[in-house]
Amino acid sequence: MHKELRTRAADVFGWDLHPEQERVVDAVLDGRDALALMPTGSGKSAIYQVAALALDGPVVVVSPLVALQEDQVVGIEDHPDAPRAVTINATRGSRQLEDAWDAVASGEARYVFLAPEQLAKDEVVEKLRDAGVALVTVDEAHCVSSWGHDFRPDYLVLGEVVERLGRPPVLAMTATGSTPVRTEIVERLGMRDPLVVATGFDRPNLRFEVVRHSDDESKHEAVVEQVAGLEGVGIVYVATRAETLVYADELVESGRRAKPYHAGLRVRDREQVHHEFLDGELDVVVATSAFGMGIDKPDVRFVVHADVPESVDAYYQEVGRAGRDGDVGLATMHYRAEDLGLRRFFASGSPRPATLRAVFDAVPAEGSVARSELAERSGLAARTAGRAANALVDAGALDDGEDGLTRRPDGPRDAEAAAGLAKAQAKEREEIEESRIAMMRRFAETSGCRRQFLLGYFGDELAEPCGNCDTCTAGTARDADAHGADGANDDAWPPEAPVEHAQWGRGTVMSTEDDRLTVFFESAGYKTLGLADVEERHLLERV
DNA sequence: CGGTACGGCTTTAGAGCCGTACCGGTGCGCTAAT
Repeated sequence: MHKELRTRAADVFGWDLHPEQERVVDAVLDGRDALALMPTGSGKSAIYQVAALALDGPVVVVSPLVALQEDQVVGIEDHPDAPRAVTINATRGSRQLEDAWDAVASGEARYVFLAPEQLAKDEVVEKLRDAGVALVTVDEAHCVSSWGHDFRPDYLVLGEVVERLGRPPVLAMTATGSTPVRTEIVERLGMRDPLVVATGFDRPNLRFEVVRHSDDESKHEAVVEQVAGLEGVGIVYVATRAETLVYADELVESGRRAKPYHAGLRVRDREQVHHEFLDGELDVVVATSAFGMGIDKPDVRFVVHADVPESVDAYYQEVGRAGRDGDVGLATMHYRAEDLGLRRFFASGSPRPATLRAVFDAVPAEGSVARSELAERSGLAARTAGRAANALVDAGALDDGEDGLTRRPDGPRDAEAAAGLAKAQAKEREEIEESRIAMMRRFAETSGCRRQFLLGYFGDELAEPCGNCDTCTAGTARDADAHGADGANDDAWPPEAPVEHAQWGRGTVMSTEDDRLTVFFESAGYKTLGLADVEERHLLERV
C-alpha cells in the first residue's frame, strides 16, 4: 500500500492496517477481485473504507441487513474527515432517498450501502452505473450461498448486476470460509481469479464440548441445568421459535435473567432484547438463528446449542460470538442425532415439478417476461414463482436478462423437460446440503480433537490436539490422533489440494484424519475416502 | 425427518392405541388498514 494512502487512512480513520488487510486493498486498487475470509471484529470493514479513499468513484457495499448498513454508516460518520456514506433502503423516506442519490451523483457520497433487493431494481442499477461505481463490496458474502437459493433470491443476481455496473472489481468478505461456501461465492458473483486472503480461523480461548443425549427430555433438562449454573452472559441457540419461549421461561424460573429472541417477535421487542443484552441487563438470550449478524458483544462467556445447527459453518459462526474479548468462552452443544432431521427438512424443499412447469409455461417462446409479472402469469404466489424461476435459470432452462426471463435457444422446448432439468440440478444441491449435514454429524460424533476437526473443515491445520476441548480432556483425541499424525501419506494429500475423482469430478482435500481422507467435491459434496483405498486403487488424482 | 395434535377405533363406555395431517428458519420491500 502506498505511503500516501497509509497516511490518509491514519489521518481519516486513525487506522494502521494489518499486512493482510493491505494486500486486499492493493488488489482491489489494482482492479483485481478479492475474497477476504476473516473473523468478525478483525477489521473487514476497514478494507473497503480505506480503499475508497484512493478510488475514483463510489464504493457500493451490499449488506444483508438494514440494521448492519446503518451501523456501518454511523461508524463512518464517527470520523469527521471520512467521505460521506448513504444507505438506500425502504425505510428511507422519499426526500432522504432523493438527497442520497444526489450525493451519489455529485460524487460527494463515496459509500453506498444497500441490500441485494435494491440492486434487483433497474433504476437503482442505472443510477449507480451513471455514478461510475469503482468497487462492489459484498459483505457477509456467505449469504450468497446460504440465502440465495430460496430465501433471498436476489443474492443470486448480484453477479449479473456487477456486469451491468461496468464490471468494477468485486470484493467479497465473510467470516465463513469453508470450501463449498468459498466456491459458491466466487462462482455466483462471477469473480475472476480473485486474490483469496484467509486469516486464522482458530480461536484458542474457546472451549468446545459436545454432550450427547438419547432422548429429548433429558437433553432439555441438561441444557437448563447447565445454563442455570454458568457464570456470566451467554446465548442459547435452539432450532424453533417455540423452543425459545419454553427455555427462556425455564431459565427465568431457575433464576437467570433470560429472554427469547426470534424473527416472529415485534421489531420493538427484538430491539429491546438486543439492547438489554448489549447493556448487560440480561444474562441469557434464547434464540433461533435470527440472533446473529450484527451482535457484537465482547464479553459473551458461553454459547450453548440446545439443538444441532444446520452446518459446521453455521455452528462456527454462532460459537464465534463467545469470547471476543479474548477471555474464556465456552461452546457446548447438546446433541441428539434425531435433531438433524429438522435440518434435513430445511435443507430440502426444492420447487415442485408442477410449479416449475407453470413458471416455464409463463415464459413465452418468443420475447421475455418480467419477474414482476411472473406470479400473475403462472397463477402462483410471488415467492413460489420467484424460487422456481431461480431454479430454472440455475438449471439452464431459462435466461435471466435485463428485460426479464427468456427461454434459451438451446434450452428445453417443453415444460416437462425444463422441470426435469431443474429437478436434477436441485437434487445435486440437496446432495451437497446433505453432505454438509453429515459433516455436522461427524463433528458431533467424533472422538478426535474438536478443534482439529473444525480447523480442518476450514482448510487449516492444527498439528497437535488442542487440549481445550472435551475429547482432549477425556483423552480420546490423542488416541484418535496417534494413527494419522505421523502417517507418511499425509503429505501426499495436503489440505486445499485440488484433486479429481473418476465419478465425483473435481474436488478439494479438506483433511486427513486417522486412515481417512475427507474431500469436498463441487458436484457431490463432502466424501470420506479410505486412505489405503485412495493409494492402492488410485481413486484420486492431483490436478 | 421427527414431534405433536387430533380424530377414530376398540375382543367398547374410559382409556389407550393407531394412523394421518400438519408443522418447523433466516429478511428484504411493499401494501393496506389503522
